[in-house]
Amino acid sequence: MTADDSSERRVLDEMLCFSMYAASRATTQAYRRLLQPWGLTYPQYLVLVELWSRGPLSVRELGDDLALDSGTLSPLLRRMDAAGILTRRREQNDGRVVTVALTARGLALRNEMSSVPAELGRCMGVDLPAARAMVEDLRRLTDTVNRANLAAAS
Amino acid sequence: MTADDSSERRVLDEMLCFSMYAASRATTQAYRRLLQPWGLTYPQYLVLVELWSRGPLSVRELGDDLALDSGTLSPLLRRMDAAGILTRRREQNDGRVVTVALTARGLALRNEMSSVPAELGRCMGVDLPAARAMVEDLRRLTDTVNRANLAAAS
DNA sequence: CACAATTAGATTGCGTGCAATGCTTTTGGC
DNA sequence: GCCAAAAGCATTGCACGCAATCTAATTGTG
Repeated sequence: MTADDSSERRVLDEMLCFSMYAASRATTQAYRRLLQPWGLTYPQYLVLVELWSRGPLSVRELGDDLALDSGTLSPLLRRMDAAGILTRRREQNDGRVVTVALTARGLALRNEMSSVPAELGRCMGVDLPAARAMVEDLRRLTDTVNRANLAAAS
Repeated sequence: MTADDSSERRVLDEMLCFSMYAASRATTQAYRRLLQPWGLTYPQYLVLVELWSRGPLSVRELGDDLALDSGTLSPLLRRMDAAGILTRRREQNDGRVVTVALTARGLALRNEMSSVPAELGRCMGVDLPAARAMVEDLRRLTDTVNRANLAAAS
C-alpha cells in the first residue's frame, strides 16, 4: 500500500461512516413523512413490521431483531401501547418476560400501510440488483464492526 | 417487472433502510469507543474534522456540511465550548452570524487523535475499492432521498 | 432446600436529531 | 428612511439510543 493509498484510506473510511450516517438520517426523514398520517416513528414502524411477520414477541426478541435494548424499547412500547397498537403482558410461566402482541388495531395497520414500502422504494431510486448489493455490503460491514466492538469490550 | 420482483422489491427496500440504520448505529458505537478517551461523541468529532480541514466556520456552514440544524448544533457547540475545544463569537459586521473557531486545545487534538481514522478503518474491514463504491452508492441514494423529501415538503 | 449467579425489563441520565417557535439582525422594495 | 421579508441562531419539546443501575424472577450449584 502506497502512502497515497494510506491517506486516501483514512479520508475514505471517515467518508464511509458519514455517508451511512447521512443516508440513515435521510431515509428516516422519508419515513417520518410517510408515517406521519399514523403518528408513528421509524423505530415504531420497525416494531410493527417485526410483529406483523413474526407474531407476538418478547421484548428481548424484539431487541435482538432490531439491535435495540430495553432502555430504548421500554418507553417506545409504552407509547405504542398507549396508542392502542399493541399490548404488553407479563408471562405467567416466566415472570421476567413481557410478551408484546398486536391489538386488532395494530393488525389492521398492516393493510392500511401496505403502500409504505413501495413509496419508500421510489424515494430511494435504487434498482433491484443495486439494492441487493448494498444490503449485502452493509450487513457484512455491520457484522465486522459489531464483532470489533464486542472484542474491544471484553 | 414480475409479481415476485415487485414483492421482493418491497422487502428489499425495507431491508436496505434497516441495513443503513443498523450500520450507522454500529459505526457510531465504534466511534463511541474510540472517542471515549477524549469524552467526545461522533457528531462532536464531525465538527472537529470540519474545523480542522476548513478552518473557522459559521454555525450555518457547519450545519450545511453535516446536514444538522441549529437545534442540534447550538447545544452541541455549547458543550464543546464548555470543554475548551472551541469558541463561539458573534460577528461584528453581521450580528446574526456566530463564527465557530478551534482553541489551541481543539487544534492540538488533531495530532492527538491522528490514529482514530485508521483504527476505525480496521473495524470496518472494507477494502479501498469497495469503500469507494459504497460511498458513491450511499451519496447517490442520500441525494435522491433528500430531493424526494424536499419535493414532498413543497 | 439455600443461595449465588444469571436473565428480563424498567428506570435514570445524557446527548443527539428535528419540528416548531421566538428573537435579533440584515436585506430588499418602495 | 421605512418596513415587511428573510436570514442566522437559540430555545423548547419530544422521541430516540445507549450506558449504568435497579428490581424481580428464574436457574444453576452445592
